[in-house]
Amino acid sequence: MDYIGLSEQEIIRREALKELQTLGINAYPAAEYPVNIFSKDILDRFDDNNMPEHLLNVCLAGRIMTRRIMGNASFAELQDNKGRIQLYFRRDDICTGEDKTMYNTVFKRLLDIGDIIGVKGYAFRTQMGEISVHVKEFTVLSKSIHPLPIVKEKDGVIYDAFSDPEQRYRNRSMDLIVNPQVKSAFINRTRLTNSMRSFLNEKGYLEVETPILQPLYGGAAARPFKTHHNTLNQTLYLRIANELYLKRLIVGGFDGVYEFAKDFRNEGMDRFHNPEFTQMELYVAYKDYNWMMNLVEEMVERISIDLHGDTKVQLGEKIIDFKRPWKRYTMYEAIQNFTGIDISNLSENELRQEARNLKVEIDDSMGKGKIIDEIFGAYCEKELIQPTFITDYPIEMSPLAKKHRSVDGLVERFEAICNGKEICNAYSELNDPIDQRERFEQQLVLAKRGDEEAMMLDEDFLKAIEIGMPPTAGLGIGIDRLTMIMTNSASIQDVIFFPQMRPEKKAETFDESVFMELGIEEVWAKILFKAGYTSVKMLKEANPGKLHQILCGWNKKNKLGLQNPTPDQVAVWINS
RNA sequence: GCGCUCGUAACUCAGUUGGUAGAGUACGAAACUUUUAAUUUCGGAGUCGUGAGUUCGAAUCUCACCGGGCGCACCA
Repeated sequence: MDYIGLSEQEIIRREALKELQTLGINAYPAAEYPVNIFSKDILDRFDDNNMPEHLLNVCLAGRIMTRRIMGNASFAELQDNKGRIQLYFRRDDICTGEDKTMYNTVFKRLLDIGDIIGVKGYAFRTQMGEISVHVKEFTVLSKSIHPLPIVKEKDGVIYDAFSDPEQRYRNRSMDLIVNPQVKSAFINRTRLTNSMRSFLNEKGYLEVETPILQPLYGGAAARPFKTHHNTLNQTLYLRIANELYLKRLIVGGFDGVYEFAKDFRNEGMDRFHNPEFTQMELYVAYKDYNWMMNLVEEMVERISIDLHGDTKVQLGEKIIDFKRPWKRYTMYEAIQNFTGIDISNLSENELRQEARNLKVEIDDSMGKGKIIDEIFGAYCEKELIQPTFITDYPIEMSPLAKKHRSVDGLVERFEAICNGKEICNAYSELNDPIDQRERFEQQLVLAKRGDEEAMMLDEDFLKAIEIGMPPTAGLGIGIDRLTMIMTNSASIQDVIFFPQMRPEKKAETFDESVFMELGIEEVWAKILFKAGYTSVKMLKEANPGKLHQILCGWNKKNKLGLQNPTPDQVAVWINS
């Protein structure tokens, strides 16, 4: 076995693995292990007065998380899918005959924190009062040769938590093992989508799947990821939204469709943005945006109750209350409320002046809608902590939304803002094909001016709504954002299992083959690299005597047990 | 992309005006048959992110680079 580059603890564990093998123990057995209970079930069902029969013969499996060895008796904590339970091992129970190897050697010396074992025994309560399993027999199910971070806890206080975000995100498996609150946030993410899904299914809407690889990207304003299909010899984009496909299904006669969609946007990353993220989009025929607002309130309130049993959710220092009805502002009302300025009757020039007075950064390319949006973003959005609907947006920013039924220049659109961030976006969908074509054409003008996020004209989509799309309400709700709020998470990385990270750069291009080409054995070539000789040039300049010493030192220090090279040999390498 | 900040043992962290790299846990050896952050004794463990520079001497000061976090910009 090649131990170069391993830490002391990793070497010790590999040695333990070898020793298990020489004892005839397969550390990675193939057979099913007949688990009949989880840790939590034992703790829940334990009854001192009336012990359930099945707790007298339990079989469970999991990971060893702590060990307290006291001579011929030991305690360990076993962590399984549902929690932890203390195990009690006694030498003479594990080893009923004369041979005490299973306890003295296998359990005490060759097992480690992190190993996965199965145990059979019975539930009991210790003198200290802790419900435990008295182990009669254990089986090694998987030897861990990589040490886990050690997290200790007493009276609810966590000591030495594994907390470095970089390590946690790069090594999520480890994070999930040692940080139970991380696991619980992800369980809540799934409970959230389950709750939303059953809400929508109960209403009779159909969950569907639409293309992720799209020849034209649309449905939102964002820069896409671009890829290529070889057989078709065609550019394809990863979707930035699925809106245009779901609407085609509405045209096709499905009156309610939804999709939990992974979308991809090639833009900045921060604690609210990951390049791939999840949106739930829903389209319901014959409804409008007022109806959709009611649905969003009802759905999110229900999710909160399903997850927390309450409409109130703790988020950092704040309490968010999802109880219906939520506050509703038109965008103009919101701006008036937070700036004191009524912009509803201003001309573009007057608006521009007000924006300057408010010190909102604007430039000449911005139209009226964009300026209003900038003012809203600067003065209103971050103030909206409790869930709030903002309605009636300027038409320029919303090429897929229907014109407002009574106010010129606006569309029937709303967003829900919560904790200063958008959590959903919805419209009365534009179903007038002539209007829709004109709006796309306006987008093309923007694109020609260099707006990278202007929408493309999607002829197939237009053809579909030309057939006739019923009046429809549409919704996109950010699942990651909503999960952050519902799980009290400060970063999107805490609700996505494997957030995007920059690749770790290797320390150097580790390639010992250049030394092997000089006739140096592979092991020694690797050691040369580890010792800092990373090029043939460095090797050529080395002092043969010193290098010989270094290599022999490595061998001894790391207990590699290799035959040391002779000084002559080393000199030959250097001079070859 | 910009600004601030961080990177030391497997994990969490100290490390003073620049002077032989430390602690707790973990790991190894020993004791201990109901402990629970077990305890007691002893021991080993490090490319101080990487590379240059200043210096007799750098974990420490300077610069560049790599990676992370936070903020800004971008992302309606």
